[in-house]
Amino acid sequence: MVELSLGLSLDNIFASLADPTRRDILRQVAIKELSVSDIAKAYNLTFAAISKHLKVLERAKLITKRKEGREQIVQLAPSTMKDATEYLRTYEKLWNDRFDALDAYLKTLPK
Amino acid sequence: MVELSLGLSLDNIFASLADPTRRDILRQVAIKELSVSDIAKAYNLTFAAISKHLKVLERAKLITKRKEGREQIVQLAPSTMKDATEYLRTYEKLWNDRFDALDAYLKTLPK
DNA sequence: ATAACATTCAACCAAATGGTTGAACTTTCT
DNA sequence: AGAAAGTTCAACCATTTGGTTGAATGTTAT
Repeated sequence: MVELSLGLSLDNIFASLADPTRRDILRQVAIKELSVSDIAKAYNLTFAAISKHLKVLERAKLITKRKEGREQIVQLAPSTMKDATEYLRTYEKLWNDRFDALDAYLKTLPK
Repeated sequence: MVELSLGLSLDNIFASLADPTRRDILRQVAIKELSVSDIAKAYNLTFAAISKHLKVLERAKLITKRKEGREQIVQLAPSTMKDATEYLRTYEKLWNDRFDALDAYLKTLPK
């Protein structure tokens, strides 16, 4: 388990993002805070299944929950996703170098 | 399984990135092409385990292999990682909006 | 031909994942 | 107080994952 500064782990972040339901939940709460049942309504899954998905997202610190009366309100934790982007960005230069090399090579080929 | 344009799936890409060994393999081959045994030497794992990791990366189209004599040379497939970055970038605006909102709120607080 | 090297395949195992159902708990409404 | 709403917990199940070992395959060197 590779850990980042604040106890964040890329393992957990990417594992969370590997599931389409969870990506979609993130998309939803990125637009607007929602209660657990708001979220559950949108999917053909049991309440418990959604609850589990949220726990995965919470462990990865991609969302936070706060209690409001009998409801749990889910909201995006934007800083964590930034870490994932930053990780990928680190490699961008290398990818771009590869593309440039390919490009240069192609130019050496006979027309 | 959510599919992107070229048969790429974010499911597979992110699942691949969720493992530290695989992230490290990507890091290595991003710098320089390596044979399977070059890679295996760097980890305290059996050859077969590495072979499996490579199959996961191949399925996600993050690497490609080509045969050279009795060796398999592993090389980065940069375009796929770009898709993952692009996905995360899509949400960046939303995250930034959240940060801006928080920032504005903090300014309303008494000093 | 035979040995050595590079890699994969098959069978197995333990742990994790994504789902279910049903009971339990807390908060609100009447 | 009792019912309903919102959510979680526990137990279970099937599948996937990350690892192992040992045999099998293809390639190169002697």
